Amino acid sequence: MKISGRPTTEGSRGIKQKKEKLKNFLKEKGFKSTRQRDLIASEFLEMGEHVTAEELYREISKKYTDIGYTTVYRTLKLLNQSGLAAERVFADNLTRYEPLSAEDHHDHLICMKCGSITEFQDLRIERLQERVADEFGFVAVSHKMELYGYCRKCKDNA
Amino acid sequence: MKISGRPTTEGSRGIKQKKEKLKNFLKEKGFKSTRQRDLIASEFLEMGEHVTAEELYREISKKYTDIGYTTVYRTLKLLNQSGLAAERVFADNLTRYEPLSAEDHHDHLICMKCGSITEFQDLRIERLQERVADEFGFVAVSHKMELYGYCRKCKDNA
DNA sequence: AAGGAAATTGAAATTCATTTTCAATTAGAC
DNA sequence: GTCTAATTGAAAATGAATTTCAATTTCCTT
Ligand SMILES: [Mn+2]
Ligand SMILES: [Mn+2]
Ligand SMILES: [Zn+2]
Ligand SMILES: [Zn+2]
Repeated sequence: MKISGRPTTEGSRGIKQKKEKLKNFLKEKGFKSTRQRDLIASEFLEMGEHVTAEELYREISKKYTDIGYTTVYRTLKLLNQSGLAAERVFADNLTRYEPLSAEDHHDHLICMKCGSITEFQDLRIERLQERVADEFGFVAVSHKMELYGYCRKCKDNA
Repeated sequence: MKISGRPTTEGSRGIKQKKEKLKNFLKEKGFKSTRQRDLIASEFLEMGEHVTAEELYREISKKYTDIGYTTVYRTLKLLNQSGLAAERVFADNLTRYEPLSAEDHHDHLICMKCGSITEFQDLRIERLQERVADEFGFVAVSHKMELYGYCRKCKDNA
């Protein structure tokens, strides 16, 4: 097991690379690069993890009053399609997005009191999952694994 | 790993026991036993696995035209509270219910083509999950693990 | 066996995130 | 610059989940 030591805000190097990747994706697909998409992608990549469209929209609205909710929503879908963002739905049934690099896969520990989200990666579990699938003749494409409970802070003063 | 060899329809013995348990639960909580709750519980326990409120309602409507959707919905919530049903939300974001015995825990393989759901139980994975939680000082209360992909039937003629 | 308080029911209305619609605007190829 | 197709943002639509409310039913008390 390994902590996904991801920095809360990515270095601006990583962001630039990713915005480049987005541009390529758009061009490939015959989509257009727009001021809105650029600003939304920047804000998203800077904000970091597990944000809802609504949260990202509110943040962006502070700086740019002319960007609509719908465009934020649609841009997150695009970021997801391009592989730059992962879509996650936890127990509260809200769709959240987080920046994602090509290789990086991880799962989540979710605190039922404070809502904090911790990421982890465990290769042994991943291997066992693959074996379970095999035994059923099942070809696994993706999985979802979330542990719900109380984080270090919350379990004490619960 | 072990297949959860659960029969599609429970023996009527198990159903009677469970309906007894529901009655006790209702009495404990100061709730009332009604014709509707009784019929909905029976139908649910007979139908078996992973049904939505809508599906269960449609089935019940065939026999009893006077039972409303709302009551089905509310009764499923009650069955969940009483521990007789588990609430599940898979990738399609619909809330499903399945009969559940106290001890029985399992996770799911979900076919992205035909929608079939296979149940499995893997103690090695469960133990590793507990270890992951421990390493983060996290107290795990429950978890969700779903493998998405293609079942034996679908992977071939995909 | 009534009586009556409290819970339940079912239809309809509401909520709320998400998704679609559409007329006006914009990007970018030529 | 011109033109076409894509994009935008406000508003409307969607759809499952939940709440409301008046009528009905349960079941505890007499
Ligand atoms: Mn994450
Ligand atoms: Mn199941
Ligand atoms: Zn916490
Ligand atoms: Zn299948």
